[in-house]
Amino acid sequence: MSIVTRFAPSPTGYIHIGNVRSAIYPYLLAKQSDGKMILRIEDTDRARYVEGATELIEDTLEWLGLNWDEGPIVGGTHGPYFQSERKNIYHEWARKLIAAGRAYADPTPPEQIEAYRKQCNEQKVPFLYRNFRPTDTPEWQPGIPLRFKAEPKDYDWHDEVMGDMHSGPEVLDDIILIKKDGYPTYNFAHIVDDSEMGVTHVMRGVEYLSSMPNYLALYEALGLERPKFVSLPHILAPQGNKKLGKRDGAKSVTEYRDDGVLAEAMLNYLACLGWNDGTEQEIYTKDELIKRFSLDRIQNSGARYDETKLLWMNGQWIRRIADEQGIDALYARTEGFWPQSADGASDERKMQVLSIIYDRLKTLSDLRTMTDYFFKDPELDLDMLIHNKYLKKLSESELESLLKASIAKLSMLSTWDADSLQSTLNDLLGETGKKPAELFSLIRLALSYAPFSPALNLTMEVLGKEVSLARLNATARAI
RNA sequence: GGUCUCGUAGUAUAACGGUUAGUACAUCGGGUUUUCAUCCCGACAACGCGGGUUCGACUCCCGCCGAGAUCACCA
Repeated sequence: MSIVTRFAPSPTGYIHIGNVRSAIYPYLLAKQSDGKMILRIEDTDRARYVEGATELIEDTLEWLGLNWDEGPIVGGTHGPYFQSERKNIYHEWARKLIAAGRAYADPTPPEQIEAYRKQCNEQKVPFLYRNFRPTDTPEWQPGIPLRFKAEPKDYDWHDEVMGDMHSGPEVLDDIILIKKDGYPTYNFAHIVDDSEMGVTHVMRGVEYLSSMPNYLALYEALGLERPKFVSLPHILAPQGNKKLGKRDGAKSVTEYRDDGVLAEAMLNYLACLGWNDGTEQEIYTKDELIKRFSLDRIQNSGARYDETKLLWMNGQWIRRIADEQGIDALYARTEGFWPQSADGASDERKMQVLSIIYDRLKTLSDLRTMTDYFFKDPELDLDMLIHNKYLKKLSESELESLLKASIAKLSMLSTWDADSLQSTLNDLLGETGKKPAELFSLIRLALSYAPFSPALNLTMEVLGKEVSLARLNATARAI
């Protein structure tokens, strides 16, 4: 039997890092066995529906490379894939339940239900609706909610992550199947859909674990076969012990894309948050994840989200792509991340800059702040020069003569490449008798006025002879 | 409150009865003739508590404590 998984978000907003994992794991599981992943949009709550949220979800999945085999856009043989379009299917199943005496229309007004609940709270007994089941129930018709008629009993089941589970009769209740607006509740709809769509592995957050007995009762009453259940532990917010949510500032997944995080790094980090293959490997490609993934190695406790590690991993991926696929492969990802000053620069030029700066990037957007001086002359900041840790011991006239000596020597250089520059720089060191920290800091700052930059010879090579000398002269004049 | 789940360094994790409890991020120190980073080397740092079982327990059992989830006409 081949594996069918699904990702079934409700279109209420963007997907954030706290909840993408329930898309990643189903994808990995399906792909590793040549199965399929279905995308189903659970839009039965019309009040919370957000226009455009479906597109946001699709965009996120596409960016991460989590391609679904059935669902919106791609279609499939089990559609429709929007629950709002499957109303008649739910109603059909609901009628079977009514016919079997396992569901009833509930005319009880909400205020009355609220009163029951309050009464139970005051008496400190658990509120179970089945204890207040109405005696005469009308025929089910639009405008009246439909409830399940629970039969209290024990249930045993296996959860692929949590292990063998058991529940007593006290947790079974008459849950609502169809709301008064005619739309099904999640509790009912997902069971019908998963079954109709042939889903073999139901993966979702642990928050659904406590509802499992009611779902099991429903599978039974509906005469449906149970799929395998996989409860995914929460991702915790950086602070506190709460599950990571939007109010903890959980950013949307695509926001990281806009901040220069690579999809590879994002997928890698998230997949390994709460899962490992038992080896000490840290960096995984998508294909490796697909190959190595296994349900039994999903952690059963919550994992805290650590952005620092994500960024570290992103740096690893930036270097990996450049080193393994070439600098042009990395360059292809950098569009939109360059400083404004690079607007008119050629691809060749930008790629040159990238090739000497990429090993300092944590995110692609670092390019914006780290490469400005390659594309336009920096503003002279003599204070930065004079107060520099290594230069503050030197007098201004010393700085000036040092600069002049450097200019004289460098301007004689006929081949302006990294190696020649390095040996010229070394000669200069000998002639002036200065420490590398002093001479090099001076030249580096005069060229860039940036807090940091690549190796001096590489910076000069990319800057070119003319620009380099002009900048040194500008500083020499200003001192 | 009822029911359920979880508990190894600051963080993510390895270990599946016998190890000086391993690795990575972070932090701190050092090296790679300037800076920042990469890379390399090193340091700091953990089995929640208490009982059992056992020759031996992070590992198995029980209790406690702590954390979380859930008790909607939301998903």
